[in-house]
Order: sequence, then structure tokens, then C-alpha cells
Amino acid sequence: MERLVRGAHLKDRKGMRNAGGNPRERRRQILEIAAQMFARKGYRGTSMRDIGEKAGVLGGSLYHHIKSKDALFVELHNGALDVAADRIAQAIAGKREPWDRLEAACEALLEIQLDPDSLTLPMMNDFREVPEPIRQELIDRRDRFEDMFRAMVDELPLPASFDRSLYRNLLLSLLNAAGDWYRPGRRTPREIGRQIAAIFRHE
Amino acid sequence: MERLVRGAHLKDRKGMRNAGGNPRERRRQILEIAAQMFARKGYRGTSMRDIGEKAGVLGGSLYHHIKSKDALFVELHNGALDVAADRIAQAIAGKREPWDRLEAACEALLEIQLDPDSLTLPMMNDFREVPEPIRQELIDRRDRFEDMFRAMVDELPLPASFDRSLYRNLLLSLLNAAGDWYRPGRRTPREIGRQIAAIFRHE
DNA sequence: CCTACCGATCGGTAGG
DNA sequence: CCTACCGATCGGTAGG
Repeated sequence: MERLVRGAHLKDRKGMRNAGGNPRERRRQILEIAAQMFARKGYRGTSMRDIGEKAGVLGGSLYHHIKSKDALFVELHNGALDVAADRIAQAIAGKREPWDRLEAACEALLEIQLDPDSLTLPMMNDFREVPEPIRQELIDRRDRFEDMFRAMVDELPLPASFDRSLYRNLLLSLLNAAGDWYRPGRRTPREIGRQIAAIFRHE
Repeated sequence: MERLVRGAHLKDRKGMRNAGGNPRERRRQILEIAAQMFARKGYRGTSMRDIGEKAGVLGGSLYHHIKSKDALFVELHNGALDVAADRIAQAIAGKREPWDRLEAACEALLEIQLDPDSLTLPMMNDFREVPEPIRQELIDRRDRFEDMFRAMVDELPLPASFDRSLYRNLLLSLLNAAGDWYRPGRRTPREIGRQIAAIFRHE
């Protein structure tokens, strides 16, 4: 008697299945897919079945790799901030001049925010969509990330009339919102970062 | 036999019911409730049953006043932009100097965006949450609104190195995102508007 | 404006 | 990783 290949009865196999059979690599694949979908459609707009479809499995099967949708989102969010913090630290490591450091940080964060094929995608916003129980955790984590910018802004020789706390909030919300209007092919993330730094440069 | 008062069996009556019995006023009440909830919880995060609860009725009963959730959101969105456009036009009407006009427009838009008790609330963002069929309509409507700012930015004596299109996008995303981090009691919307105008002032 | 319901979809699970 | 399902919730409707 013939034995059917598992999953061969699915209507189509557009999703990327696990080729190598390495479960760690498979998990990474799933996280990357989920990150992209969360970034594009938001937390509520992305169902586990959606993620499963892109991964080539049914939604329920994802729970072999993750504990819950909440936990998946938290892991992605924290991982994204870790990577972002590292890359920003690298970008400003060689620079001493406060404005240079700010510009380098803006460029680095934008390159992350605007890269459509990264596990490190913009999900630092839209906390309204996320369930209450994990919301505060995400906010606290982001606040720690933003302390990097607090330190950089404090070093700037700003005019006395500027409120540094407000200045920092404005700069960060600008960087975080960039993904909402950015369209690839026109300005590069670097160019945008430089323009932002130029606009925010006052002494 | 005694006759029960309608709705008296509901667990609680926290919701505001229609007191006067005026159906037009009742509809306005419902729109205002919906606007607040959409602004706070997003489109997907607000169910018709949620809105009904705050209005003191069941979700299904709202359909006597509106056609669909989509139509409700579109009406609120377009109405908000109408009011915002009017108030900005008023704010800049008396001013001639380009920087003064920009500052006045920023203040006016922020006062609208940051007012928590207004039918004119910030729902110009988060189009990811909205169903595909109405998304493009909302975007087109917002683009028309943003033309006001395009005109104002074109009048500014900016340095030649500045990209005016990028500059406008950055300014608008800053104004639109203000509701995400704003907390009442510290800076007023006017003060924030003035600081934004100061940061964006370069010649 | 309520009762009572529809079909669809959600996150998640037991068992294989 | 699938089958087959759970309870909950969604937008919306018919009829009163």
C-alpha cells in the first residue's frame, strides 16, 4: 500500500517548510516570519494561522516551537531591541563629538527600522494592540533602550530654551514612525538619518 | 401586572443612555464614544460590543444608528480631518510670515491631537489595522489634508540642502505620533507645538 | 433597543 | 506536524 507524503494534501505549499531538518534553524525561520508579519499587520492583525501559512504549516503546529502568541511577541520585541542597542553602540563607539554621535545613532536606528527583511523590525510602537498583561513589560524594556538616547541628548550643547526631555521624545517618535511613510527606492535610511540629525541640530 | 423598565435587567448602567430622547443627539454621542475608543484601543482593539457597553446598549443595537463598523470609522476619520483642516486654516489665517504660519499650524494640530475629549482624535495613523477595502480611501483623504502642510513648507526659506518632501513627512509624522508619548499635566500642546516649530526652524 | 441567533475566526490543546 | 476540536469573541442580522 502506498504511503502519502506528509502534508502533500495541502492545497499549496507556498510556505517555506523546514528543508534541512534542523529544529533550531526552523525556529529561527518561524520567528523571522512572525516578525515580518507583526511589523506589517500589527499584533492583532496577525493570526497564528497567518504565520503558520507562511511557514507552510497549520497554526496549531507552531506551538511545538513557541509557548504562546504573547510570548512570541515579547521574545521578538526584546530581541529586536537587543540587536538595535548593539548596532547603535557600535555606530557611536568611534565618535566623540556629541552631534556626530547623535547622527550616527539616528542612521543606525533608521537602517534597522527601515530594513524590510530583518528580524529586527519596527514593533516598538502600537502597544495599544498588545494585550494588557504584557504591555507594561514591553514599555519598560523600551524605556531602557531609550536611555541610550537620553545620555546622548544630555551631551548636546543645546540652546537653553530647549527642553531636553521633550527633545528626546520628539526625536525618538520621529525615528520610530519612519516606517509608516518610508518607501524604498527614494531616500536611503542613511540620507534620512542625516536629514533628521540636521533638523535637530541647534546650538 | 407590572411592566419592567426597558433595560433595567442589565447588570449595570454605567453606560450613558439617551436621556433627552433626541435621536440625532444620541447618534452624536455614539460617534464620540466610538472615536475615543478607536483612538485609545485602535480599530481592531475596539469591538462593537465595547462601544455598545459604553453607550449603555448591546452591540447589535448600534446598527440602528450606523451601517457598519467600517462606515463608522470612515465617517469619524473624515470628520476629524475636516475639523482639523478648519481649525488649522483659522489658526494661520491672520499670519503672513512663513515660520509664524508653520508654528500656528503645529500648535493647532497638536491641540486637536492631544485633546482626549474630542470627536477629533488621532486616528490618522495605524492604517495597518484597518480592513483593506477602506484603507486606500483613508490614505487618499489624509493625503489631501497633508497638502495644507505641503503648501506651508514650500513657503519656508529653508537651506538648500534640505529635502522639502522629506522635511514635511518628518514634521507630520512627529505631530501625528505625539499622542503616543504625550502625558497631560506636563507640557501643554501649545508649548510642544512651539518647541517643534523651533526645532524645525532653519534658514 | 433587545432577544436570539448566524457564520467566521481567534488562540490554544489533546492525542497521535 | 496534523487531525479534530474547545470556548471565546467577532461583525452583523431578523424580528419584534
